[in-house]
Amino acid sequence: MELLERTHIGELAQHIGQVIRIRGRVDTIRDQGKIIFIMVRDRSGIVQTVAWFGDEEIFKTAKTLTSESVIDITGEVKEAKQVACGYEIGIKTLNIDSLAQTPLPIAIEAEHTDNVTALDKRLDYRWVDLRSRRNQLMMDVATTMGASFRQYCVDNGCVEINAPRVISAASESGANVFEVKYFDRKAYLAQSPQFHKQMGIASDLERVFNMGPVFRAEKSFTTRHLTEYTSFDVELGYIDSYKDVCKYEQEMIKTMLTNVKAKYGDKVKEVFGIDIKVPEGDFPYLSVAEAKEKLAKAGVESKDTGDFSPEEERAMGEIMEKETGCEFVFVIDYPHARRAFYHMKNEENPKLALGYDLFWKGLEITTGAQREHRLEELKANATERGMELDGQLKDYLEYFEYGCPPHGGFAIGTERVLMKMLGFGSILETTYLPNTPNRLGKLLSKIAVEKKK
RNA sequence: GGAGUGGUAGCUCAACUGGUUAGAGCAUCUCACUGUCACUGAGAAGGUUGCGGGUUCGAGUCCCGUCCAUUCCGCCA
Repeated sequence: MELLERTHIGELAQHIGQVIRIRGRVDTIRDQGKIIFIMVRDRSGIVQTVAWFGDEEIFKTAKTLTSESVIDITGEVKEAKQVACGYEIGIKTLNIDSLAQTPLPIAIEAEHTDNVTALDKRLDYRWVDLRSRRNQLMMDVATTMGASFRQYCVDNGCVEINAPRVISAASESGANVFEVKYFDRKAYLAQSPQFHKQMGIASDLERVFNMGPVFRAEKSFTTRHLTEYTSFDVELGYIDSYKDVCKYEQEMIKTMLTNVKAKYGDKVKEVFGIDIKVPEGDFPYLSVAEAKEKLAKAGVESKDTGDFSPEEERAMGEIMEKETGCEFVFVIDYPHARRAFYHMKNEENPKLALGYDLFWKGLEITTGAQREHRLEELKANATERGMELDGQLKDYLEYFEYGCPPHGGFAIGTERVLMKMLGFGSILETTYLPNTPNRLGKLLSKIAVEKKK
């Protein structure tokens, strides 16, 4: 018999009365003795299929099925008033593509279950874990988020670059880089595409963006840190102020949220219980000094006048949302000494940097700034911090020797954005296969061990 | 790097001041059931209580060591 083309389960309503073919996974089996109901799901939806004892071959095969097996069914889409969606599939052929072993090593997160497996174990079996409706939706939202950021940049005059991930010198402080062997010499995994995206400005690409992995060798045990994460970086030439950068990022985020809401808003509301809000108007600005005043008024303890503790960040998010109705806030006027040396100083008050952090619901999702493009000032900033101009910085400083436009940019931690958008408690959950100080390629080593047996 | 919490069945958790054979829900397996839809009913199987040592007549429980997980802080996106 000639095989039909596959129909996605979500489109079955348009095929009532027809014989179609579906391929997907066994969700639940309800065996009634002489009639078996098999719920089959694919990425587009779920449908009830029916096997009768009269169809001996089919019935025999159906009896051997296990939950989570992969099957291939042809059958007729029939109206059925007993079923919530109004139709079901009468099975005409049933093939098992892949039989799943039982029981499953973890519980797949679903409605009506309260024994959700611990995250650590779920990550060990991530390929099973990702089958849940919640995680499928998360992956869809993540895709739309990335595509929206990218498209916004393309639509606004940016060129996409792919800065090297393996580099010869540490791009930032130097303390938190992973060292790798590069033939017979040392190399490093990039902590940020910062220097190379600035090179794009010196190359007259005018506006550039870079989406890709960055690596941080920090033993951070929190719900918001990874050793490898995906950074969305933008650098804009010919700006007048770092506020041009803020505006650009603000519009980029609003566009992304609009797209996600249009495509998945209802589902996100249903599955995560979160109403995606697209902010109206501009995100508020708040100076560090003003923020500290507000925090003091609210009785939140502060140990540092130049930066915020996580507790302060959360409190600041709540205070600002109450005052302005906006979940986002640009925090500005940080002390220059506490920021990267390549941030431009504020001429009116050289102790302050022309940079910002963007917070969403109490979490830092971005650092941005106007960069120092004037070679002498840049050298002075570096020297001020005891950095060697002839050392690792030499290549970077050369970008400014043959003329470089004024510019500024920012970097977004995409997993953090996803975490806040969907209300996850940990960034590990929003990462396909998270790497942390304690978790590195565990999945792959597990497979290697099982093959040896 | 610092501080806290935890590790008991495939999964989620119980087990009082140390005391009989370490329990439950879900999942799994077997049987029954022709309309279920979180199917139902009956039954079964499933444990080196993370690992090593110690105290005790007796340790899941107390002590020491060790490994693992997790949360918070520091650092950052």
